Amino acid sequence: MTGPRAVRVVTEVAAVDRPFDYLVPEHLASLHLGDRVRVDFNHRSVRAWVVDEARLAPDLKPIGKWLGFGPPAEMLDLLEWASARWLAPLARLLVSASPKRLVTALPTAPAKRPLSTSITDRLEAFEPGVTQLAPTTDPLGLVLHAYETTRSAPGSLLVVAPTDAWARRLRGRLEQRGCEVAGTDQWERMRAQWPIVVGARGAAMAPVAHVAGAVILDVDDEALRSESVPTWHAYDVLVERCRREGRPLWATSMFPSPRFMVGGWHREAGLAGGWPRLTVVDRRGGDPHDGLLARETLDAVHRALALNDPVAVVVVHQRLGRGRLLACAQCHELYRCAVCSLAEQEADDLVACASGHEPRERFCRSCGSTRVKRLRQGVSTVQRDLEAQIGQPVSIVTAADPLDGALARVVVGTEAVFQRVRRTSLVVIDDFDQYLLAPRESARRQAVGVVGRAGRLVGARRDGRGSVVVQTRRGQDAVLRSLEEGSFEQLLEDELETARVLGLAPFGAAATLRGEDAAAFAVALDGERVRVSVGAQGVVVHARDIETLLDAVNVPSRPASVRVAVE
DNA sequence: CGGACAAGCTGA
DNA sequence: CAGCTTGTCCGG
Repeated sequence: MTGPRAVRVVTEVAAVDRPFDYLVPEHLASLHLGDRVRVDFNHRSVRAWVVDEARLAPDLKPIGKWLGFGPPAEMLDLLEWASARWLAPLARLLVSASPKRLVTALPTAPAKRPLSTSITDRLEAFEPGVTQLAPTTDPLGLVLHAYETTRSAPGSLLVVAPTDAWARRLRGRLEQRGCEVAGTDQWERMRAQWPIVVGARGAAMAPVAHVAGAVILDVDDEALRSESVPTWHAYDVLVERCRREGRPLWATSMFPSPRFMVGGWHREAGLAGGWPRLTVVDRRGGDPHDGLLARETLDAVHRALALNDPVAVVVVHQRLGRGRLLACAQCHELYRCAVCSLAEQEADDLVACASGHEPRERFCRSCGSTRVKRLRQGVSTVQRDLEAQIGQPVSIVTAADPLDGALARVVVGTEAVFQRVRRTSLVVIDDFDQYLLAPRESARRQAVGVVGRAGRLVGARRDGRGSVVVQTRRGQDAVLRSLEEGSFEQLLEDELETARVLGLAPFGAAATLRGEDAAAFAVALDGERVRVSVGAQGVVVHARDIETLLDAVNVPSRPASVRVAVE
């Protein structure tokens, strides 16, 4: 016999970011924390989650109805932590750990089976933490190692990959080796504590009561951060989940950003050989009439077409940002700001950089010519140019136009081609400078990252199968040198120093504020504890650490219209 | 968020 | 001053 019971409830109405108490009617006595219910809320009927027990009070309304399972009770604390960490209503995070459609019954999870003995994959003894892996190194051995070493622990092994496509492939391979895997589209299985959960970033929020351990691949990939507020990052969520349960976390990165370099990280042996063979084509000396591909690049294309990969050549034509690059029509020197060396854009009759340094007249610093060439074209223009230059049909692959049918032997596209094409002989990055010159702190890492992802299509240099060609007007860039040599120590050191100087993670914390009143609100915060700067992407608040940042930003005076993206 | 209710605005 | 718009409050 139990007496009357009251519970605390969070409604789906995210704008009302506050719990309310309700009476548990007798027929719902077995209601669990995390469950989804329907309640009468201010003359409306809304869906809600049970998040806590509550004190009985005289005028509580009863819970209307049990709707189904929600996140496991053991996970509620984590969701509250994430809600505070990314300044988001708890309802938003409850949604991310809840099924899309109501679930009213759960299957029984299978036992964790040992790996089938026929597998020949090397189980490498990876230490938990961040491991720098060459892009072409198959992380399956690491995942299997993680599974074997955590198999005796209760809970699921969470495995997170940056893209759905990667996660699906990995899942298939794990199943072949006798693992019982739940995908993130199988909420019931996750909730039933399946032995392994594999998915894109959503798998970090898998509704499992316990984690046995976690693996996160390509931890530097931007896709691992939720793009809309709350901008939670799969890595941070996994770190917290594993910390709470004292379980190991393995992360891989081809080029760890500073925030992953703290507390020790390790390198795979023979890292350099696992990077692709890279050819740098400096266009400054080239014939201006060559067209999109330089003579040297075109030769490489024809050599690749003579090999037998069905897709022989992939041309990556990423359009980062909206700005175009300007170059001198005469000597091809790029228009760059004399102060910050960012690419300059046309502004009326003048040219100016994105950081707001003094605009200047339009003339080439190198040869004085006033004629400019606007580089950067759309993918369809590039396709036409390529067909003319190569004399073969060229297919287009972009995120908006993924093209399901057969591809031509030459493919051009944005970085979305990496999801669509798995293998090729040659990857050409037709305009590498927009990576090198992108007006953001992460530009160099993105430049390294795109070559690494290209490498996954052409294979490692030690295998000598294919290669990557980058066209540039910056022959002597440090990033290019590192990529050519496959050695990144100095570049990693530089990244760390930049982060130190700019006060970025791990040396500081930042949040971007957006919305109508963001600027006015943020400027009022500027002071000893936080620094505020107004940039192109919005208002950025910097602080010494994340706690100081949250303290400063999370105040009642913040207008509801201001959206905070914690980096 | 969205209903309730109050205070402000307008018109013939 | 009825009828409508706009603003502020508050939910268990």
